[in-house]
Amino acid sequence: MTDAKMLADKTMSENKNTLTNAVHELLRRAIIEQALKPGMRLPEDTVGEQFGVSRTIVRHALVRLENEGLVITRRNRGAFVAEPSKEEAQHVFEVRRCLENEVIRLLCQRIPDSGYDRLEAHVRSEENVKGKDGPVSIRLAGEFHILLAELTGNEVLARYVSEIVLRCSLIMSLYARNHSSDCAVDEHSQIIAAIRAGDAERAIDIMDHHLGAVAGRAELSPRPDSIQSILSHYGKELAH
Amino acid sequence: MTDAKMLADKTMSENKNTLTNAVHELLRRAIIEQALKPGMRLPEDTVGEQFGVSRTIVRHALVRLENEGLVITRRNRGAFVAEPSKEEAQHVFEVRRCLENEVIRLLCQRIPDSGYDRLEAHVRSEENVKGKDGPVSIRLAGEFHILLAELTGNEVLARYVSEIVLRCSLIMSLYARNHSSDCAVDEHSQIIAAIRAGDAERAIDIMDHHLGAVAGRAELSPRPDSIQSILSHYGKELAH
DNA sequence: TGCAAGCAAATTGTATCCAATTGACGAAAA
DNA sequence: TTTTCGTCAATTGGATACAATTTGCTTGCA
Repeated sequence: MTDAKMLADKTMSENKNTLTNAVHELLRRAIIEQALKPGMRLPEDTVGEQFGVSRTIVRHALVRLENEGLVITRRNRGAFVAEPSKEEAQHVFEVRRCLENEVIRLLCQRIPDSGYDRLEAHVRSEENVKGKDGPVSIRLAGEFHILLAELTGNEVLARYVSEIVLRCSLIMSLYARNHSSDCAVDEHSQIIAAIRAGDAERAIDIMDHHLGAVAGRAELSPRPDSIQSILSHYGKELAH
Repeated sequence: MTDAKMLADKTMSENKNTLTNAVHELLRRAIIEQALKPGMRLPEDTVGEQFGVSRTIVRHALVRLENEGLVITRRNRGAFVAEPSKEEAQHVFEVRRCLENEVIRLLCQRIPDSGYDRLEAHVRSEENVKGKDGPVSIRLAGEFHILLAELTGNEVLARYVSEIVLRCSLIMSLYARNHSSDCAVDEHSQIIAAIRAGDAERAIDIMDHHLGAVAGRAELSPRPDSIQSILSHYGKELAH
């Protein structure tokens, strides 16, 4: 109730559609940070009364989340947190690599003055939570890539990268063994260095390797601790 | 009224959310085919009573269209058919080239058996309307690229390409001088040939050139006959 | 005549209400 | 015991009603 209203007030100035946006944002974060686990149901009125808004609002937010691939809806059945199949996961990673390579290519051509500062600041904040395994680090890792995309100045590209990175975060939470990959933070620094050197070739190589490693971790079997997501996988078959 | 209901029945079997989907599809086509011109207002209840559905449905459809970049909404002001600026247009084309190059790369690796048949059938249908300048040819030209993306089997990629091609269609309708570009159809054939030869390098070159030509036509000044879109550009500044 | 304040019309933002569909449970028959 | 059919609860699909905000116009005043 107050949650949504407060976030609404905060985002009101910079955005619009306050309540819908607020719920949308709230749900998205909850999904990425695994508060809402893949396969979990999202009944409209439950979510609505949780946030103190009407179903109408939740409904709109769910429509958006479905467009973003973070939830799926089944007719007259409701919305669920998406459980990307391994095939879909691979597709997502394929597109991600394609888009991020373009990001790198563009950044090597031109990067705003404040770019390096912002990137390095972000890496520092990543290092601060390096020890802790968990949702925060996975979110920050994603935001690094989103920041890269935003620095290109191409808003369309940035929006797609943002979307696809979020989907990757969801996928990682399903399949990856450990998100707290110290190497990832290190690789982020390497990427910055390569861009700074203007060496597009090498930067893309690093990014490819970086994403490959990320995708590689996702190639493994589902995480041992997310029993329910495994069960819901089977359940998806049983319950039609 | 009957329009939406009929299309709803048609798409009901293969999709879900019948009415919303129907209105969404209807509006999208109307925009691409320039029945609804850029800058035009889309009041919820007007559209709703036109199709015989309630504002709720229209609203959902508009939310989706906004996500797709085909309409923009301003708080308490309503929805408008998007009028991409030239800068945004360039961004869109940039992303499009990136994605379509990936499509080509994938198709050169693997293409389903029925692929060539479907592509050639499409080119034939393009040739059928070659003479006529107008919305149909612009739509078909876009659908060729969407078909290419679908043949990759990567649904995520196909969805993004589809979205971006539609935006390009809108952009072309705003800026391009003549859509009936005989060369385009010819280049489509060349692309098929290059893929068939498995020559990824050459196929990408052709595609690059093809998209470059498309983007080039869009680089020109707004079409002379779309006075209102020019005025609305200025109006965008005047009306706050 | 020009500007400002205020009022009215229109349109969106949100909530609530009714109908339709689905899934589950249970009972009855094979 | 198993399978099938029917009823019921739960949840979404869609429409309508109400509130809030914006816009444009009118009116009054300098």
